[in-house]
Amino acid sequence: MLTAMTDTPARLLNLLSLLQTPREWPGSELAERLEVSPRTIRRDIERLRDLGYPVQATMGAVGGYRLVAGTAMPPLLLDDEEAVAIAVGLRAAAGHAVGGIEEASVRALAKLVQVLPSRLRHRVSTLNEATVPLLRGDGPTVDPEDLTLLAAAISNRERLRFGYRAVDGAESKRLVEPHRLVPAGRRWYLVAYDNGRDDWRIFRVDRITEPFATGVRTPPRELPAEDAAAYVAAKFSRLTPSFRAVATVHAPAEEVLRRFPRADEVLPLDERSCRLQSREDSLEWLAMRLLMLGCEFEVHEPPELAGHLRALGARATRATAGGPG
Amino acid sequence: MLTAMTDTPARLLNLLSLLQTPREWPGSELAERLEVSPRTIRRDIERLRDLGYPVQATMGAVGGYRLVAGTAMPPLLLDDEEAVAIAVGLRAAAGHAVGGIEEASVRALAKLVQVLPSRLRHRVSTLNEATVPLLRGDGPTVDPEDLTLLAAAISNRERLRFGYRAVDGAESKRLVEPHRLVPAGRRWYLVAYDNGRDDWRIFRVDRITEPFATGVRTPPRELPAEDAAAYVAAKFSRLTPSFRAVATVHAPAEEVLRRFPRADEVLPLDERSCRLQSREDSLEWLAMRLLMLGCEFEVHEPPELAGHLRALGARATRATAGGPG
DNA sequence: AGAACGAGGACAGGATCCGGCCTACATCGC
DNA sequence: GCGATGTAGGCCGGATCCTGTCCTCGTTCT
Repeated sequence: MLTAMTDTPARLLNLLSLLQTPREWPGSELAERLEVSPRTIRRDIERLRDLGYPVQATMGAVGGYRLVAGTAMPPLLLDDEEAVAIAVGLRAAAGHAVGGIEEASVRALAKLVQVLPSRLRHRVSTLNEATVPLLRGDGPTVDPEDLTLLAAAISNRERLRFGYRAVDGAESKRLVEPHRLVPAGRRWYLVAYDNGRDDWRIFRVDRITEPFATGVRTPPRELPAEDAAAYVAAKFSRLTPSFRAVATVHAPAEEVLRRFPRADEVLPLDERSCRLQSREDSLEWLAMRLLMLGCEFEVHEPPELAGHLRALGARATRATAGGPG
Repeated sequence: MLTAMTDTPARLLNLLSLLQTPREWPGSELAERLEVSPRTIRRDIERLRDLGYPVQATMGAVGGYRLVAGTAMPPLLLDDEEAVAIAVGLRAAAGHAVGGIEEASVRALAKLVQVLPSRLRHRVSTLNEATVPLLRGDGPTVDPEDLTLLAAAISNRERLRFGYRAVDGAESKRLVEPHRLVPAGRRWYLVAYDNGRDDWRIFRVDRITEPFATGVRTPPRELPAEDAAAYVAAKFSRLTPSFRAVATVHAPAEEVLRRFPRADEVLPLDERSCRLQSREDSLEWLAMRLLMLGCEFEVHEPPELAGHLRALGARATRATAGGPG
């Protein structure tokens, strides 16, 4: 990693890095690598333990040290490839809907890209371009890059400048104090105090263009609501277009539940079929997911979903018409 | 984070953690938090810089310190939620095919789970269960949990015990010295020295059951090949079922390339259409991806792909037949 | 112009760190 | 059971480094 190791703190950091490898290190080997006496290694290990890092030692002839799970996260020391892998994985996780950790994903990503060396940064962006295409049923997708910028601005309490495209298409320039990011389904909302309007506003992140952190720090401002998520929910619960789909699926309920973990309801009808209720903000996306189940199903509601499926079916059939068959 | 801060190395670690927050810290505030004089803080900052961590300072009245991108990855200090988010994201990235960083993903994941506190561990597994279902066109999927176990055993040089289900369905018990994990398409292979057979073997990870690290460490063994990936490629190039698909897509070549970054070839035919050649190990999966393009296309080869598409189209049409329309 | 902040030199006293030596204990292979 | 090899940790002397308190200087914002 780093060059010479004449410094105690540097050595401790390095030791932590070595111990993080999922292998076991004999003290003598550590001493050699860090160029200190074995006695010093023992003292360093003791120090790490005092600091709360759970260094486990296996006694005996083939013993050694290793870092095990403790009560707190130790600092992760990653090599280049691992850092890139994490950045790419996080970007994917932050963009798509995953459980309820979207916001934490974005925070972690912001933390990582802040310190990511530039030579790795362009590797990440290259890989990201190769990663996006899989899903995204339709509609505007949020750019994880923007998300991390917003997240960084929030925790840095920096004022933010961006262009905003309203629902009617009108463009406007905004200067805001960002307060919180709120994920909702496959959408993201930014809760911020709009310095131009002198009031709190909610912005859909996919409508934000060219966000730019001004670098100007502002004192924290109190949101007139208990929770940013609640604030967004109260304002937007009726505005988000959302469809309730109902379908009968000819597969065991548990199988369907495994593939639709966020379904509103999966009612078993009999051993081999069930009724599925799901809510998605994109019908195309929903149609695709039903088709991906790989089993027979019938759509009951809404009629638009049936329309989408018919279109998909027709397209698939057309695609084979000109073939050599 | 940690309690008292009377120790220099501990203070430096803590300082690094504070600086990692994407906000800016005035020296005075750091001095207060770490309970040392501002002069010492300045000295600590200087040390971090000597160690290679690029601490940036903004001069002037509202100045402060922050950690920026440098040439090496600093140790990442994550809070609980961020750690969980990374674990979940990595698991997803390791399971699906992402660029060429599958192996690094697994390594990073192994590193992380090794030190992940147990209270977070079960949160991760809960979230993982809700994450899997999206894609997986067909066929057996590799369990990322197994992958991390194998990766850990490899870097720890620990002997491994597992059950293996051969192609013909025969079950066998194996005791091996794991050497390397090789991702190939959406499959994973384990290159290992089989202690029972006294020879090198290649195992498909999705056929491995109940892997178990024995804890017995073995000296490294030399693979009779230059590279594990090459070794696998040489043995398996003809065994992996792989189809070359050819289709005409009515969309600009660049658009298609964006969604099929791993396509063998995308030849523009005219402004609005192109010829796509792609190789996938699952025709169902390929059919789905073509359909997800959201534009018209015609399949030329292979006939089986056309068959799959016809089946999909028929299923989609049937799904709408019983509806209220 | 003044305030707030980072950068850094000089210095003296004291804390810390290191290596070497010792003993005690656990584990594995023979 | 014995020896080899590993961790665990006490003690000590000497070298090193670290800290707080001065100080000055350059930068930036108000």
